[in-house]
Amino acid sequence: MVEHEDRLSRVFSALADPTRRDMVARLAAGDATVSELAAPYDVSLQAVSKHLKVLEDAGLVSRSRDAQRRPVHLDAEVFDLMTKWIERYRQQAEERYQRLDALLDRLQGRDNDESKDKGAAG
Amino acid sequence: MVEHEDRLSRVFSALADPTRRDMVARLAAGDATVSELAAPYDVSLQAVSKHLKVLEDAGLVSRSRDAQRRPVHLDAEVFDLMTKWIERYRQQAEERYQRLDALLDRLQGRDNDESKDKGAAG
DNA sequence: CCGCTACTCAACCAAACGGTTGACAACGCC
DNA sequence: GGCGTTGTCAACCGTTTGGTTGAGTAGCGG
Repeated sequence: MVEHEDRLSRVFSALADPTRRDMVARLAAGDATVSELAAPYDVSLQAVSKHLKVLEDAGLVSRSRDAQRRPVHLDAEVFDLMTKWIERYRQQAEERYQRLDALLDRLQGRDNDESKDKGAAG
Repeated sequence: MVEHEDRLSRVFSALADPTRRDMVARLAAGDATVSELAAPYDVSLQAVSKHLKVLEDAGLVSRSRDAQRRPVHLDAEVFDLMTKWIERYRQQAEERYQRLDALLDRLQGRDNDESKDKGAAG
């Protein structure tokens, strides 16, 4: 897998880690510096810095500069990319399910003579 | 990380792979067997089988039995889990953004005397 | 300018991931 | 009952990931 081929993969991959998800959750409440973000976790600052790089590469956060500090900001737009992907296939799956449901209804309506007797088959 | 600690991590992680996302996309159109799913990809059947295990462990698909075949079915409910997580923090981030926006508006309204003259500072 | 604070870069390591091949289990069919 | 089909399990392998430590950079404050 040479590298992550597309944005969507990077986003999903970034959010697959509970620490990173927690960071995103906290950043939703407001920007924070690297040390502030690192505080609650029992890992080195370098590890947190790496996590932030992953989030940044995924386009989920951006970092600016304030003296020595690097305030981290959540870019919520990328969420749309995921939501769209998810919704698309969920809807498709649901529609299919409903069509199947409707079909079963019709079959039952048409052949309810048989279904009454042998409906438990399969 | 020993193992994936929670469901959400497994789901995001499962969808971080483009092949698995493609499988989900195709399964949204209808159930399929392992070989059917494997056909378009240039990997072994075993690799596809592994991918399906990942999707199954994440609760994204379920597998039944039909003779030698193992039809794979998409379980779209898990999508809700993701959507809820995403929407929660996106909304939070957006609300924060709007509050900030409103605050800036108010500040501008109050001090527009100064901002007219020295607004280009920085 | 020196030192402290805040953070990043580089090298390294163990574990997990995605792929392979080989063996084998489950089932329908002749 | 043996054979082909369909799929899984196991062992192995190279790359990626998430963590570590050590060194270095950037900027403020005395």
